[in-house]
Amino acid sequence: MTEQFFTYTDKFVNFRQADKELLASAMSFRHVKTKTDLVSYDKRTDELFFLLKGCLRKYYIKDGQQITIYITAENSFIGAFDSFITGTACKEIIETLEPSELLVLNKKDLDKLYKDIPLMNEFVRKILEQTLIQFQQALTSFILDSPEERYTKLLSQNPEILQRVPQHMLATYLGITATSLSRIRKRIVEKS
Amino acid sequence: MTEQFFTYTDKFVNFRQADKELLASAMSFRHVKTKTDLVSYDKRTDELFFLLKGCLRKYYIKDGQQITIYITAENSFIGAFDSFITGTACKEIIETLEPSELLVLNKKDLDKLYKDIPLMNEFVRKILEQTLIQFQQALTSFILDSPEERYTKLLSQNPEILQRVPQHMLATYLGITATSLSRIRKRIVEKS
DNA sequence: TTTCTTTCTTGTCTTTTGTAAACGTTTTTT
DNA sequence: AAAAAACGTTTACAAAAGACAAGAAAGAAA
Repeated sequence: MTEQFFTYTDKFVNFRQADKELLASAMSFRHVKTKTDLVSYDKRTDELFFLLKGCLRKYYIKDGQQITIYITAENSFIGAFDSFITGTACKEIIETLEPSELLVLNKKDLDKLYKDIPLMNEFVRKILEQTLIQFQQALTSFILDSPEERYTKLLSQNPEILQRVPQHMLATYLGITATSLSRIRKRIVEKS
Repeated sequence: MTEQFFTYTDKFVNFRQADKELLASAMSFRHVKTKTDLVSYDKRTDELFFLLKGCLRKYYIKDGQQITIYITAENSFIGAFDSFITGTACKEIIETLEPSELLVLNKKDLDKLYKDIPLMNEFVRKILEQTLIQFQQALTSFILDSPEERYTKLLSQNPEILQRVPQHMLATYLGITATSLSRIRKRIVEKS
């Protein structure tokens, strides 16, 4: 169960066995079914999640509409970082899109790990560096690319996700309406 | 000169005097005039910049057009993180918009600081956390808000920058054309 | 299976944006 | 001071996206 997690950590730093045991005992396993909220609107969250299996999305509600801003699958951390770090109530919702298996890390436990494991800061620093690069690319794509280009990029870079997530969620994730995505797809088919 | 930098670092961690001296000696001061490229297209970069004074932007070239993707002023780190971290050639350009004063940190020197200063990983981790929150907010704004809303948000959150940066650069930064921004501004004036 | 819900597509109409070019103004350079 | 470059706005037209509603298709639940 935690082997999968340490396959992930090994890409960043070489934790010693004692470190891994500390880490493993700090994280708790959680099995949740589809459509479960991991983080709720207007509440504080003190949990980070490592997704072992399944699929999650993060979304906002704007004018009564659900707008998906992030989608992720296996082997990644997710959380409402803003609320987690600053302690403020969070405006986003994180929910499962499939039955999912998670490792949950509590903020207090994380703070303890920073003290007890010397490599912990370096580990998180490296994860954040990777995450930042990804966010930078996503942000750049919004400025640089048209919705159609963003869709075709998603198609080529992450084809798997298209089978796991309903199109209307992908649409808002791309910054457009479901109607518009449907038309873009039609346009692409007609071209080929 | 470095006092200003340590006023910044103090917000994150309490470096000891010896640490600060190591840091100070690793960073070099650079004075550059307007329109100087700090990072160039298709070249690798091994430098990070802390902006003491002035204003910078990061931009891409798409279809011969300059598209600004980031603008920042005093007291922040900037760099082509992607190229800096992964060692690949970078597709963006960073240039000064005003005569600027910088502290420059080299990748090799940074790696040395990670070894010599125990708090260094924690310091960078905390900066990255803040940066990630900012990027997340920017990205969310692109998905959630209309160009007009993004402009009015920028207006209220960072009015100073409007006086320092030409409007056509702000336009692309907002993901729209200069023409469109001009129309949005007109629309806003007519409303009030 | 049958029903119910969710998802996807299509049509019409309106609004917004992009493109390209022109024009006046301001700023910078020589 | 004169010339050149950069900047901001406007116009006309084309392309794309949003809103809204209707209906088909697919999937889940009873």
